[in-house]
Amino acid sequence: MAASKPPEGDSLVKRLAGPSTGKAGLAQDQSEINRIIAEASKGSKFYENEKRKDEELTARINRLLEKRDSVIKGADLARLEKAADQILIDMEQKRDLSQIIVHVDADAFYASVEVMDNPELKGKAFGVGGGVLTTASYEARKFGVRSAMPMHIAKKLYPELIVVRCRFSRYSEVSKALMTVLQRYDPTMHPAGFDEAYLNITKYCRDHEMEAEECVQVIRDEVHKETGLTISAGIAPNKMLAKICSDRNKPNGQFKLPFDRRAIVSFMKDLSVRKVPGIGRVNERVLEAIGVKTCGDIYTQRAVITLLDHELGLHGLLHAHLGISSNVVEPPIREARKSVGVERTFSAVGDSTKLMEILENIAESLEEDCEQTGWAGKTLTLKYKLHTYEVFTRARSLDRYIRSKDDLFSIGSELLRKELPLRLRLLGLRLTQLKDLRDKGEKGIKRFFKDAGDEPPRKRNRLNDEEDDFAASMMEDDIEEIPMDEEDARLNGGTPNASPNRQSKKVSPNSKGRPADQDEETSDSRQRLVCPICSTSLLTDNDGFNAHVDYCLSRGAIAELATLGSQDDVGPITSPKKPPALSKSRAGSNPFLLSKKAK
DNA sequence: GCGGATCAC
DNA sequence: TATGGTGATCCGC
Repeated sequence: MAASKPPEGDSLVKRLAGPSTGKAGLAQDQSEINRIIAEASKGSKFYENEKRKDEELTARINRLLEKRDSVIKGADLARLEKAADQILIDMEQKRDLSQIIVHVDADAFYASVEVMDNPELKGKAFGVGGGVLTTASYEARKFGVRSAMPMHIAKKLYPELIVVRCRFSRYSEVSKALMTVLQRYDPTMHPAGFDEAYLNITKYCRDHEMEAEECVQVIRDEVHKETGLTISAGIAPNKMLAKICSDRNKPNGQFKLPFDRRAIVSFMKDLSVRKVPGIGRVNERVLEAIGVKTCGDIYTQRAVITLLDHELGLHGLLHAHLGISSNVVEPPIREARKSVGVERTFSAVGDSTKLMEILENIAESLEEDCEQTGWAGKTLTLKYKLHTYEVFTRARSLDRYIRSKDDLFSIGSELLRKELPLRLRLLGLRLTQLKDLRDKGEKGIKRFFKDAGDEPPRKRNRLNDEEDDFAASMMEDDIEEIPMDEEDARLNGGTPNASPNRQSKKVSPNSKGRPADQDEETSDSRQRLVCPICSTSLLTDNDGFNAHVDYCLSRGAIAELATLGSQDDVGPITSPKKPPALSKSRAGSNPFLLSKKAK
């Protein structure tokens, strides 16, 4: 596999003619799209940086393989497999299939909202965003336009592309309406960003004598009726599986995984490890190097993974293979916040005075955020990105909590001053070691009792030895507000909802549990298509196909360029100063998480 | 505690 | 025409 590069289908200069036409046409168009993206990226500093990172990763993988070869000598593989099998047995015994977890995901959320507010956009190829697209309508995706794509490349792919500016406050409104509906089915529902949420509908189904699928259908109908959104949903015994399942019949569909151990393991078997939350592009490559592309491969390679436990995280992978993760759904907890920061990108600046001005503005923004959210911090971290895209951070811990612009700027500028001169394209400040300014004295106590009265949200059943879910998600202005007290009101000064991007995060598992994805192996009303980039045969619907191609394009274009390795002129990028000692050999900066090993 | 790296959305 | 912003975690030092 890894049919890395088909003979470069240059011959297929089909142009992106009628994307709207059949799939066959689509495939060839995608090859051309890939070429266009590669062409537009080549020679840019961004590309050079991507190439550098790719080479570093390759070196890291080679070191890992060397270690494997070295350590595998004299190893008793049969014994290692047995040990892994025992761990699997233990994990299996703790598997909990008693909870009905649902992950709902709005389809092309921003684009859907824009269409609702402006019906003229319906059926049109348009993107949402500014210099970089945040979302692309389904029609635009057919031209290769996708989220996170720079505008200038999107325009090359489709010059007539309609661009709509982001309206976060509007998305926030619709998101709130969505969450309000979902909360009726699970008061402890956990929003995961503007357009996603986890629910535990076990109780609701029991109280209303409903089947899970029936219940979810009702939820989806109700959401559509009340918000105009179409959502997709996954139903499974834990969060990882539910998330994977919600993607299965997207858009506007739902999928329930059998609550059966064997069915689940079977489901995971052909699932790409990339679908497992927490396994990104880097770890995907690392795993592929040791022969693990699917969750089923994890079992096959369990001996080697055991040998490389430290680098790969045996437990997390074994959980993925079994399809086991946390099934605890709890609302976000304010106290869980760990940092607050502001960063800004700008066209390269080398003038120190100018940089200081930018930093001052950032300090001001951060002060505003601190006031609005009610946090102060003890450690300030400066982040800067050179015009070459290399990123660095410099931190300083204090003996007091700060949040005023003056403090932020005086300390931040001190950190920056020591690095100058620099030519930068981004500056940022972040506070950590936070103190909750709203949680003073009795107020905190009162809140505690208030919650206790409701019913202990804790579910504490099931297994996960790692319990994740800390819910970092803030969206405090959008979801379930903690009652404000006088101080809050003062701090907020009536500001509605400032900065855009205020979503927060979520689910992020910690170490272990993650879902996996499936790949198109199931049959249904799907079609069999061949991805023009990776040549994989896919049995999926149009959306699944697009998603797959999106992925191949995003990685493929850059990877291809890196391979072709055309050293370009690049020119004199003189950066005032090379940053501090950088990357040493960065040995195995370890991929996975893996908490303790409970072996 | 600090800095780098990875990940999610 | 020049590839985002916010937040979290893990690891090695």
